[in-house]
Amino acid sequence: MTGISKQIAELTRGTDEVLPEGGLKAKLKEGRPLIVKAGFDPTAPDLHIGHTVLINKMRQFQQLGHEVVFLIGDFTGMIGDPTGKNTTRPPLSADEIDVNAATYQKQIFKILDADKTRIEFNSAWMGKMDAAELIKLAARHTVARMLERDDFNKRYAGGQPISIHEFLYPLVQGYDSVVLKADVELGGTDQKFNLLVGRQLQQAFGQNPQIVMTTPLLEGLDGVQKMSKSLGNYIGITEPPGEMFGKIMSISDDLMWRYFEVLSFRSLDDIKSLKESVDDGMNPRDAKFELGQEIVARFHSNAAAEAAKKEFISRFQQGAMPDDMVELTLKSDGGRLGIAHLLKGAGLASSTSEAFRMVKQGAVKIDGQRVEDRSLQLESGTTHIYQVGKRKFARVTLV
RNA sequence: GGAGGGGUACUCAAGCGGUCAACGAGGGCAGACUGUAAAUCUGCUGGCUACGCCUACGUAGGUUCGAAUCCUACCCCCUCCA
Repeated sequence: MTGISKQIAELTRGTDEVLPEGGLKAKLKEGRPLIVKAGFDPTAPDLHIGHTVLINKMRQFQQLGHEVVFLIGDFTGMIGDPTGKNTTRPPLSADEIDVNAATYQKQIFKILDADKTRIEFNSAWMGKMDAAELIKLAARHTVARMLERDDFNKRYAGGQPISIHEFLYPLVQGYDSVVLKADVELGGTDQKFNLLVGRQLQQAFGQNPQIVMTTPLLEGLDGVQKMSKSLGNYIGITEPPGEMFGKIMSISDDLMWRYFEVLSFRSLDDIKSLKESVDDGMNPRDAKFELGQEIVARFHSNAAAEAAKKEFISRFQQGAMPDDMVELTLKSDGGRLGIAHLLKGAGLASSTSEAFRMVKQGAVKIDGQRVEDRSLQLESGTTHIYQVGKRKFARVTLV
């Protein structure tokens, strides 16, 4: 095992907070594998790279020989995390949870070592808890402490409603730490309060409380709002290499450095020198290439990363058509087909109205030639490459 | 249980009898400029069998030549008092 101070340097990189300060050191000094817990809500099985900031951290612990517990909050999922929101979610069925959990595992094992990862469902213990026990658990915490939490506090002060069951969420999550005897719990910064409740409950149950480590929420591709699927500013970790690479390339330069910091496995020194090169005149685009390749390689392969980069260069720097575009055949309407219908049929426009709009705005090209006439008819028996905007292509044969 | 406020397009938010497919902002898309950046400028942003037609302003009816706008009932959300 490497030296403790070195471990700490590794483990705290990219984290937002480690509480209590110095607590991690004391735990590591015990010289045993620590139980490192991270909980996941089973409602959103499609992970994006923002989630991987946390998973990367789990991986680091794992590589240092600690026991990583991937906790699926199937029971808490029934409550719905009230953090930062005011909406309740519909409960998931057992089948849905199974499917989601399986998807989760498939995805996280691109980063974590499957053999070394312990997977738990909190319904295993929460499902058995009866009302009496739940009330006992609830007695371990006070309303005043719940109201210390910023979002509860604001809602309370502002006269906004807070449902009783929302108070149970942090309690249940904290109780998970008691059951697992967690030494460390990882979570996003928005989870800080919940994680701290875990400490408090562990103490109440006579355990040495866990260390709380929070990781920042990653900004989405827009660089402003947090990455989320619903905002559409995300990179899914199951996306094809070309998509992934392209999305990395489309982020702003400032955001690139942020991504390097929390997503790259490169050392901080390495990143620093790369940044110096850019300051000295290296094209930031080339630094972005490196980031893109690293990310694609992680979720696909080195070969895929190399191919994605080449593809990117040929398509966008040299203006070439993509090699592997969608090919399809469409049926004409009595020997011909209007451009709008063709674009819609090829999936390049979501409606004929949109297709007309695209033509009007000069976004449509056939074999590289801009289409000006929105009433253009295509003859059957022809094959052309149709393009809408910069990114959507299809080779369509009309029959 | 009582009193009041409100439900408008992806979101926020105008409109309160016709000229409203619905102001404005954000977002998104497209064009120019580029490094498929960012910033900026411009345009578009319900659908269709497209110079016209259809569907849309919580739901269902009604009054009108004509309603997102008026009336009735219902559903939902929020606040305050108990």
